[in-house]
Amino acid sequence: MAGKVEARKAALRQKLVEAAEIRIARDGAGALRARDLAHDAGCAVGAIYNAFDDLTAIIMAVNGRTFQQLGAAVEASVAGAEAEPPTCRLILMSNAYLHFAVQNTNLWRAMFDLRMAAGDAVPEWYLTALDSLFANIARPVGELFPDKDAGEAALMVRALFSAVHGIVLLGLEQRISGVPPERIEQMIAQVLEQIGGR
Amino acid sequence: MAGKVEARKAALRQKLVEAAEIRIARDGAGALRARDLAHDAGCAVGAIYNAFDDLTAIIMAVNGRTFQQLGAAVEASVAGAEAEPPTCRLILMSNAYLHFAVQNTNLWRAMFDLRMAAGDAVPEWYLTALDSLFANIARPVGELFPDKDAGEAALMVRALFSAVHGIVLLGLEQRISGVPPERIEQMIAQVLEQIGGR
DNA sequence: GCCTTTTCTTGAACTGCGTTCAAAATACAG
DNA sequence: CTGTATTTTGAACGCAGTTCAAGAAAAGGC
Repeated sequence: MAGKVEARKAALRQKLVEAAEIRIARDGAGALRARDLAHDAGCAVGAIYNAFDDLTAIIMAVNGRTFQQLGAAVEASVAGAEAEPPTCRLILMSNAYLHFAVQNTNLWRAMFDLRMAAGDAVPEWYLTALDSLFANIARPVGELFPDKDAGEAALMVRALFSAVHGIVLLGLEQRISGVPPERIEQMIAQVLEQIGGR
Repeated sequence: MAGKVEARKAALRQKLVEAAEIRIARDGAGALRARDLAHDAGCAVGAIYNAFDDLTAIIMAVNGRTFQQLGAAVEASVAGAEAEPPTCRLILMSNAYLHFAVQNTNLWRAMFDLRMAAGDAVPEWYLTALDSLFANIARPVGELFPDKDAGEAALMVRALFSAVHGIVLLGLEQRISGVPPERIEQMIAQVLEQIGGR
């Protein structure tokens, strides 16, 4: 019965990640407790550390799933809109990003809250997911700025993503923006329309 | 000798905030320890809780100082540049913001990392400092968009601040940007020049 | 099938932290 | 100077992540 151990371990990993996702979505990553997680997954606290290095690793696993969903949501927002002008597509993607953040606030926050421990290697799935997200932004940006070389365009892609991220981030933070959520969409559109040359 | 108690308490408060500022600047707010702080300030751990409600309150006090410095740095960056075109002044302020964040990364992060506990009242100094920061941004924005009404202009001010904040935030986060710090200035300039209509 | 070895699971114990609290020290009023 | 009020103290509390020795389960050889 070789491999049964592997299967058990994999099953436990999955149960832990699922339980963690539910808890993070409901209470935020900061409220995740090892003992709660063990209870949810039906194992002892110690078993967690057989399946994962530490709690942070579980949050990272959840972040991986979240990032996949976020990428899919952004991509879906411009599927079939290839004929629209580039500025419009940028706005569509940004709104998809905003709505994902609004509807999955705790999961979305967990992706950015996690201080990468001791600057160790960024996981490979992270860079992959990020690249495919950037690739979606790169298409309209390439159309808007056909004169820019690859390096400048890549910089602009990251700048636009960061700018929209900043608007969403501070927009959801009540204390800073003091702006009602429905206005955030307006802020994004104003900025992107200006950049797109109206 | 009435008031001597007050003076001692105030002195302790100040020593605690100073010690906390040094530690946060060096190790980040997450590494702040009550026992270290008590040692630095030359008091017992319990005394901290006589001067402040909890550690979070001390971090907030440090954030207040940081915010003051940040505001001063931004304001100084456009002092005497009133004759420059508005886009240029926006870039000057943004670069000042970037450089402050680069040179005081941990203190700057502490201002945004702190999850406002239980959505209780935002401190008054916070809103004041934020308003005066926004007022600086509002001047060039008003020149760039004279047609916008007050509400739209205020939205644009917040959107621009958030956008620049996002570019700085993710730019300093190595894992996301993959962009060398000297390029961040370029990203900001590209975006703001586009918005300002070149 | 049975014994040996390896591997996994368990939950009590360890460690580190913010915070509290009863006792001692200090400051103040009359 | 004496009694009361306030502050200071640091040991103790509660709660978390993580570890670890002991027991349970699986794997492998015969």
